[in-house]
Amino acid sequence: MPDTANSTDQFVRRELQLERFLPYLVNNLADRISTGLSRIYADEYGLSIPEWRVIANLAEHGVLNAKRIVITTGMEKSKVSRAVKSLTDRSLIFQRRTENDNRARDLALTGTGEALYGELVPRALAWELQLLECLSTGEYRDLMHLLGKLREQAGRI
Amino acid sequence: MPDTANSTDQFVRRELQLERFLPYLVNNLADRISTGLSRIYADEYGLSIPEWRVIANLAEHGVLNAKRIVITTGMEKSKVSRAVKSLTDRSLIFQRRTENDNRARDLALTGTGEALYGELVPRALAWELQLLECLSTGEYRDLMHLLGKLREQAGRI
DNA sequence: ACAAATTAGTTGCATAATGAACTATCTCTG
DNA sequence: CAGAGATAGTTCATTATGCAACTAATTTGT
Repeated sequence: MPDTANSTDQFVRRELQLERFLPYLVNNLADRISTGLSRIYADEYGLSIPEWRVIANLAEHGVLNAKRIVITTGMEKSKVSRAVKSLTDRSLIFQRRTENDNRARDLALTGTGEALYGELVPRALAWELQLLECLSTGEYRDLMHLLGKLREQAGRI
Repeated sequence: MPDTANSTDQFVRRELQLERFLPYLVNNLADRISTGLSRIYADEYGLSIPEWRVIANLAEHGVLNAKRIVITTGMEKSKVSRAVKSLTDRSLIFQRRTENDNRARDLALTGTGEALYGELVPRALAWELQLLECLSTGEYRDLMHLLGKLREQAGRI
């Protein structure tokens, strides 16, 4: 319960400063980051954010169905559905029957998909590193910690 | 230059973990925050994010023209233009001639706009405070500091 | 002073995001 | 085992976005 946020001492401030308003700051940062990173995966590889996320999840966790991707990423299921369709059409992932359930399908990267992922990862990490260059090791640790806490709290509200 | 990011010791990691990938984390958090806050300004007041931002800027800085809002918020000028049109149509802001420049127009909140803002602010701040409840005063200070640094760096890249 | 370049803001268009409604399959309960 | 409800995934209709092209007004350089 920070008293320095938009509050003074123990009294909540009645004014709002956009430059100190967390939702604004986080949104703004997310925007800049998306725009920057999209120069890699969108411009050079023709991937949308949802597509990239589906690929990253499959690369990281192996075989998954769409529902699981929805749960772990928090994306809309329609978003995932479209991404899956598009990636399948481009043969970056493939689908196969799930045992005991004909509604769902198992998804996995194809060879091409894995190759693309293998190309993309170092570039994405390099970009992230460039961004993180402005932080010390300690600051980075703090950041991860804070983001984790906020994410959890935002999920609760 | 943190060595704990997606790197180990001084060597950059070759794998990517989405859960530790800053762009993913920030985007995800921004998403959750937007969704939560929009329950206030969208559902209850019928405002879009751009509209809300225009209002907040005018409330904070008084008379502004669209260009200035574009600069200070980093929004697309078409986004601002549309928000301004919609807010004018709803009589939440008004436009008047700018002295010495017939291209631009000065924008300001109407009484209704100010009233709406006055209603909205306490609720927005209350929501922010709920989110910040998970942080100590020190953590909040750190967060603001880190977000500032990252924002600047993201602008450079 | 006047053509060229800038600037403020708008609009058109193609693409993307969103949420609700829908299909098909599966599970649970009596 | 039938029917109600839940679940996986798709699609439709509406709205939002981003970019570039455009208008109109202003500034600059010569």
